[in-house]
Parts: sequence; structure tokens; C-alpha cells
Amino acid sequence: MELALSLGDTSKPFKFLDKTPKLSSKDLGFCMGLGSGVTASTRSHDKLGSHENNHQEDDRRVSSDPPLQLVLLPFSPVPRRHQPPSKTRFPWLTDNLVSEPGSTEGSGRGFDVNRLSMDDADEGAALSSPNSAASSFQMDFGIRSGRGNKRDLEAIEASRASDDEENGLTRKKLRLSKDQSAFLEESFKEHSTLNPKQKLALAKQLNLRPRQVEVWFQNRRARTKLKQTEVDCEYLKRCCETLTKENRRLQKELQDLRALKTSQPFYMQLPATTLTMCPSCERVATTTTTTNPSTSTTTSKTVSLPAKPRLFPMSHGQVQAHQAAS
DNA sequence: ATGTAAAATAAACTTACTTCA
DNA sequence: TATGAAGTAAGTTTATTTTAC
Repeated sequence: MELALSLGDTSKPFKFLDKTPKLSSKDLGFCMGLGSGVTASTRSHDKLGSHENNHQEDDRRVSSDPPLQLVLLPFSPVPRRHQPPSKTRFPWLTDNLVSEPGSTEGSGRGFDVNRLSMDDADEGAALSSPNSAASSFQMDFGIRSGRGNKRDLEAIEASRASDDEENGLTRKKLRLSKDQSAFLEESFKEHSTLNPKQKLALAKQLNLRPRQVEVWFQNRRARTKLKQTEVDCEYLKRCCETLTKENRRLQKELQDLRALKTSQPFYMQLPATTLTMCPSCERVATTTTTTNPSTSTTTSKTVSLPAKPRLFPMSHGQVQAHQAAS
């Protein structure tokens, strides 16, 4: 049994899951593939769900079982490096925001990361407004005088703390405000990873350091993966229960058939037969093993049958025909 | 209602690895 | 081919919040 996880990156679907459901760009969902197969090689540090670097290995998978795929919400397409950004309703998540001269996109938001060099921006997000995190929020992130809740005040403290850190004082770890978190969540729904420009823009927008935004996304991805793993475990548990039930049922059926066999002697002459059904064409192949008493050798032959296996004993005529054939 | 320890959560850090120029 | 920068996943640490008592 093989489990593969895709945490939102449908740009790189599992190669062995050919029946990946098509998701629209607006779909929010996770993908999980479940199938049996053999991996020719696995990396020593094989990471759960880290499929993006395993394409070649995926290509070598051998599986005849139809895969099962679980789609969960929310889906978050992951833009890879050097991949063109997908359409987004977050202008700060597009390269258009900062690149095209003459472009009006992003200008209305009141920031343009092109004005910042990499270093300037990196430091600037934290230093832009040393003592007024609230007032510097371009999008008015909820820290309003007189109404500030606890977390809002913490956000102010966070800003000051980052200043302290950069002044060489002890860094104090503080939580982001609800609005900041919500904003980051919305961004995460659009892109679970950020390119540097997006990171800078988001940091500036939220009055956070780019490093804080980066860490938040890293942690968010980890949380997503953890939750997905929990969901997967539950799903596999249910699969296991179902298969256990089926196994018990088949064992009982086998027991019944054996009892029937002892009560009807002509069965004694029948060789042991293994039925195998091709999952694609649904044709049944039987592998019949006969033992020659005189030579004590075992011979096998495979017979393809057009129909599904019969669950009832053959008629007397059929038995005779079978014996004649063998 | 209040205090406190334990558990849970989330921000930040470290390390190992991959990709790419 | 070697190398360093950049980015990410995974694991860990630690500050803060929540919960149970």
C-alpha cells in the first residue's frame, strides 16, 4: 500500500495517479492518492508528502490497482519557483505589482516594492514605523485607537519587539494580530508559497519583517501537512476496517465452500484453483495447480476465462468435461 | 473569582537537502 | 564539475495562551 500526499500542488500531480480530478483554479482542496505499488527506490530521507522532487521515482512506480484519491478543502495551488504566477485576487501576490513600468496595478495599494532594494525592503518592513505599527498599516489592520483588543496591542508590541531585536535587545516572541493572521491566511489560500516580491509586498502591507512572513508561511505549510496527515490516517483506518470486514467475509465463504467440498466427494478430484481478475478488462484468469501422485511433481497452467469467477459448484457434466480436458 | 500547573498553540530557529546560476 | 546562494521541509525550541482543577 502506498500513500502519496499532495498538499495543494496540482501543478505537479502524482504521476501514478492518472485519474486526478480536475480542479478549477478557484477550488480549494487537498489531494491524496492511495494506491498499491512498488517504489523502485526510495530516498533515505523520503519525506511524507514531499513529492515535488520525486517525479522520476514516481515514474518507476508499478501499480495495477486503481488509485484512490481523496480531495479535501481547501486546495492551494503552489506556485513553484520560476513558474508564472497564477491568477489571483491578491494583487500583492502577483509580479505585476512590482514589475511592469507604467502598470497601474498595485499603485492603488500605496506601496511599490520596486522602490525598495532587496536590503531596504528587508529592513524597511520592520523599521518603517518604529513606534506605530498600527498607524502604518496601509490596509488599516484593525489597530485603532480606543478599540484595540488584546491581540492588536500585541501586534504593536510585536513591532516594537522587532525593533528591540534589531537594536540588539532580547527578542520577544509575540503573536500576530487577528487581522494579520487573517490576511496571511487569505494569502495562503491563494499561494502556499511566496516568491521574494510577494513576500516583501506582504511584509510591507502587514508591517512585518519579510522573515516573519516567510516563517509564517513555513509554519502554515507544516500545519497544513500535519492536518492532512491526520485526515489521511483516519481515511486509511477506515480503509483498513473495510478490508478487514471483507477479509472476514471471504474467509467465512471459503470455510463454507470447504465444508461443501467435503460433503460432495467429486470435489476431491478438482485441482486447487486460484482466481485472478484483471482490474482493467475484468477478465478472470485461473491458475490451476495439479499434483501428479506418481511423480510427486506439481504443474501449473493458466487459463483465461471470459467471465467472472463462479461461486457455485459445477454441474456433473461440467465436471466431466473438465476432467476430460485435464 | 482567583491562582497555578499542564497542555496546546504558534513564532522563531536549526539543519539538511535541492535547485539553479 | 564545483560552488555558493536561495529556498524548502522537517524537526526543535520557546514564548504565549488556553484549559482544567
